[in-house]
Amino acid sequence: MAATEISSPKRDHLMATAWRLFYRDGLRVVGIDTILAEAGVAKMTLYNHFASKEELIIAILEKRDREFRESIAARVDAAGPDPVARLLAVFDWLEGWFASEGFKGCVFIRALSEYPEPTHPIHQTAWRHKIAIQAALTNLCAAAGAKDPAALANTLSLLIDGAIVAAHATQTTAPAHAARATAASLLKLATA
Amino acid sequence: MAATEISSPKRDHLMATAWRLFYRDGLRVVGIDTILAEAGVAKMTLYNHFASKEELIIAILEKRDREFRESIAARVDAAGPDPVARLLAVFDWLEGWFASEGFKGCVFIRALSEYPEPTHPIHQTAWRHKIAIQAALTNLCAAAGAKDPAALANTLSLLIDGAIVAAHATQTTAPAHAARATAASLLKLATA
DNA sequence: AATAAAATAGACAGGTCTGTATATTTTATG
DNA sequence: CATAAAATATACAGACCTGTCTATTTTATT
Repeated sequence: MAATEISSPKRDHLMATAWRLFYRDGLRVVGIDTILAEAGVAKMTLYNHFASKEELIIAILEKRDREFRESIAARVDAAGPDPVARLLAVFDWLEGWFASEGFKGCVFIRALSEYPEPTHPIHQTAWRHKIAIQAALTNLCAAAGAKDPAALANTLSLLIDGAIVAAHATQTTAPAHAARATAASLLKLATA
Repeated sequence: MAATEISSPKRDHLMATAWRLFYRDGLRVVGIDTILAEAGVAKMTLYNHFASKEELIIAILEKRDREFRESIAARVDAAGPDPVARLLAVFDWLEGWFASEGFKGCVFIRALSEYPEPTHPIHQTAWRHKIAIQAALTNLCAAAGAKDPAALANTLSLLIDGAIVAAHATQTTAPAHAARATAASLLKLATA
């Protein structure tokens, strides 16, 4: 039976359990059996929903991509109408993320690292997320009056990814502040 | 017999082979047997030189750390006496690295991702490298007249790590240019 | 040449991994 | 209730993993 993509309780539960373990310990190091034992689900159930571990990982990454972007968008909207505040809200969101319990970096950056071959489906799925984030940033930069919004968004993306890695290793929120301050400076330069 | 740290031809050869495979495919996915087969060395020889795979990885990371910093320092010195040129030379070095054959990102960032637990010896070894790079950047920023060289170096580190991840995924040198231009702008701001 | 050190092959332990097969039981749905 | 779908337990294949052990051979050093 081919793997379905339709949502179902078992499928959702498997994805939630797998996500937790993958994020905590790593994509390669967590085995199918561990996920099944933790979820209390039979092996064939997993393989009826997902053709392979790779497909499970990709499904999780795509789900996290949606959730991530929705979460950021909510924070941006909560910042009100001022376009500068909206852009900087992204960095406030970052700070909250860095401070969250069990923060261990960005699963997408980690996926890029764990599957370093650029042609690998998991690598490509992870990078698509970064592209999508950058597109959202471009809109915010444009609204804030940046002369070259795509270029600024690109630079801010570098800053954000660097901050994520630093926050992961140091387990502090300081990188969010540094990135935020730099973003504010760069935005000022880009609109002057 | 305890693992020695003294350099020897076999030890060096093992480290070179392991480095190549680890960088190409990943730390966790490359097994001891694969390294041995590729190096043409007996298993007991490896385990006489290294107590474990973990120790082998750490030895390689520490070696790469030294080589990395020496390579950057050489490029900086080749840039001459102008302190601004010296700082920006780091980004030229980045560009050359991104363009190199088989570039797959930074093994230290990848190690942070593959061993996401901050207390893990490999994670900590990888982060020490980033700290060391930041210290060198601080010196360059100070020489270039930055008012808060440590803060600027910290920000440039974020930029650099973000650029490395982006260059890895896109397989282009563009992130080096973006980072370089941003670094020049930030330096100007920090010295004004 | 004699001795000590290093490296070798190969088997082995005990565990892990992904994915498949089978036969049974539970759960939905008409 | 009857039928179909989903999920179950369990075993299995075949490969991989790290690290150890032993007995032998090669390489250095004196």
